[in-house]
Amino acid sequence: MLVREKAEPILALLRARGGRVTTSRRAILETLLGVAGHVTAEALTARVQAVQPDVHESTVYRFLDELERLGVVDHVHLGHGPAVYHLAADAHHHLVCDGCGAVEEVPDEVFADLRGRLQAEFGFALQPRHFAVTGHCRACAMRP
Amino acid sequence: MLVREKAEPILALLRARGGRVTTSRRAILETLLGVAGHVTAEALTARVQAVQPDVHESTVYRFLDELERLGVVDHVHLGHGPAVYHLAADAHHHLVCDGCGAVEEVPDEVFADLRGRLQAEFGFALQPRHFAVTGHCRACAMRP
DNA sequence: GTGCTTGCAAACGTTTTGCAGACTC
DNA sequence: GAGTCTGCAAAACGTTTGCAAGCAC
Repeated sequence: MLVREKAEPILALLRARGGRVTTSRRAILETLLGVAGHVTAEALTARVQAVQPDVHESTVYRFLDELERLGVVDHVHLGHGPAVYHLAADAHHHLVCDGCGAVEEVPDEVFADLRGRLQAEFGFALQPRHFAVTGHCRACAMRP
Repeated sequence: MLVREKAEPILALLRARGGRVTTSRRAILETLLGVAGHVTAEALTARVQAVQPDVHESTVYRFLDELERLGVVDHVHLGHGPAVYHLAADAHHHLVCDGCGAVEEVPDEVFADLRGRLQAEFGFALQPRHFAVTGHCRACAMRP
């Protein structure tokens, strides 16, 4: 299984930092690697519990935190609901529609000019983390 | 007082929409108009209560909601804490430092290119509302 | 008088925490 | 064996809601 292979180097990194590899953690990580795009902590917990019913939501939160510290995942606030988590390697930004809540992913490259400008004018290093851009999608812009 | 003058047209708009003008609402609005920049609902409540101790936080939330519907204020999520409210007329964006939490305001104009590009490529109409940009400020970028 | 608005208290949804036992290394 | 991680329950946080009384119009 591809997911299992992808998990190994991450678990190795975790161990190298003094962390422990448990069955819960393995299940959480492999589930996360198998998810395309975003998941909320709640949705991820549900998926993990389909395999290991005793894994608690707080364990998922704690391990996602750890994975974030390791630089493996990021979490993003898309709006008023729960945060979503995604692999850090999959760097992208989010267009969130104020009208219908639709989320569109856009490549990091779209923000290259803005990044350069913020760096030059404000000394600010733009990071893909936590970044959500709101506005109105094509459909919602039509109905005023 | 300047604040009282600025409040009148807003209260008139409120009345025109079928809303009622109460002492609580007047106090909340005048306090908000007297605040430069952002306030959290909690901070605004505290300031209002300095004048009218019986105004409850839930009343502040409800009225801020109403003001938002009237287009007078916007609220922005800067990070993990509470949302901040500001006058809609004062349109700007926020650079939030992931390291130290510092917030810098930048004029809307900085995002003009991005706006054009998102419109052209994605049909997405960028709005200043809810918009927070994270990264690292000059100081935090130095210490790696 | 109609019906919007209020204070209060209690609930909400998401996330964090304190604990004692279980587990990895 | 030392120290990390777990499930559980309970708290924390910011915000919303249901209610009966109060007030603006």
